[in-house]
Amino acid sequence: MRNNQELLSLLVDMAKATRCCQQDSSYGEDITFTQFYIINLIAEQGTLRLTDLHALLSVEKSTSTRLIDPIVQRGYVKKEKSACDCRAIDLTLTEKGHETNIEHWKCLNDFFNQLLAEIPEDKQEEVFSCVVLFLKAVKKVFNHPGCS
Amino acid sequence: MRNNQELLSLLVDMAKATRCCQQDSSYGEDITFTQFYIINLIAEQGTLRLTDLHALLSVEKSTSTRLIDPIVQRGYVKKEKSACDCRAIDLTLTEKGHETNIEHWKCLNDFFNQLLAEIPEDKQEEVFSCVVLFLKAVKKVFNHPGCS
DNA sequence: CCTCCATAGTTGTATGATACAACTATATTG
DNA sequence: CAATATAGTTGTATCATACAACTATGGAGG
Repeated sequence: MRNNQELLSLLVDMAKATRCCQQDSSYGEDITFTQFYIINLIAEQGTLRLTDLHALLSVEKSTSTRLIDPIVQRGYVKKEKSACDCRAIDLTLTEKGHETNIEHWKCLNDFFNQLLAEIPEDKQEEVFSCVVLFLKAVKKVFNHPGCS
Repeated sequence: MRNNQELLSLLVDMAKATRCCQQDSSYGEDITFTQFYIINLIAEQGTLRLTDLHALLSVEKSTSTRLIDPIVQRGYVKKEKSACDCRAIDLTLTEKGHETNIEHWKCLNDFFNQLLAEIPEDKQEEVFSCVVLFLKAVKKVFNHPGCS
């Protein structure tokens, strides 16, 4: 069994890895990791309601407003009032947004290939399911009333 | 094999988990996760050179200066010029800092117990070693010249 | 048809983490 | 001693983020 110092280090390392992802520019110099992820989400779904973005990113609604702002300004994403509900905002990709998505996926694929290369092939499946399990556990505990 | 959409989701989930850790107040209302970690590090080592902190946190030196600032202000940590090198700063815990460390470890232990409870006992060892492996892989790729 | 409440988004304001560059002060080495 | 390297601080800027107050719109019940 692990002791709790090791677990704390694990959380800190996770924070570091996250920081690396968010600061790296594999997904482009012009947009951040989160912004790329948003573009990717819109690309997947065609149209994305801003409300749904709050949920997908697990952030406060004002945060999603502000996250999309730069990519709207820079012409990656189009923001339109929904036809069926005037309060709502529908997000779609511009041509530039589509190109960017494809372009950055190339870089991301390279990144993932390198990542996989660091993990023995016969362990990859195990590693990923374990990481998923771990992240789910963390998430679940934070939803519990717990110590906080 | 996983497809890369799943891998991307994994990274995003990792970022969410990190955010949870950093916003949660299990380790106290008065200090942040990183600040608690710093206090814990000083407690472990007795005295910590500020330079060493840059490395332990993997941050720029100006960042560590600013991270310790609030906990120095609030009287958890004492900042003193090193006797042997006048340029250097030695960090030590105050009495309050020690108490805080012990207090917050109680909360953190609870948190880890809850976390472990979410993972079947016979899988815990596997899960943690896989997460470690994964984080190491991420770290290693970012050190490579790679796509960025 | 109103009224009341709920929902979608925006804006003001504040905080934390972070980097880079320029700077000061001190140590070390040739 | 001079030149260079190291430790830390400060100015400045950016991103992510939350909460609260606000506007505008939609829906449900009388």
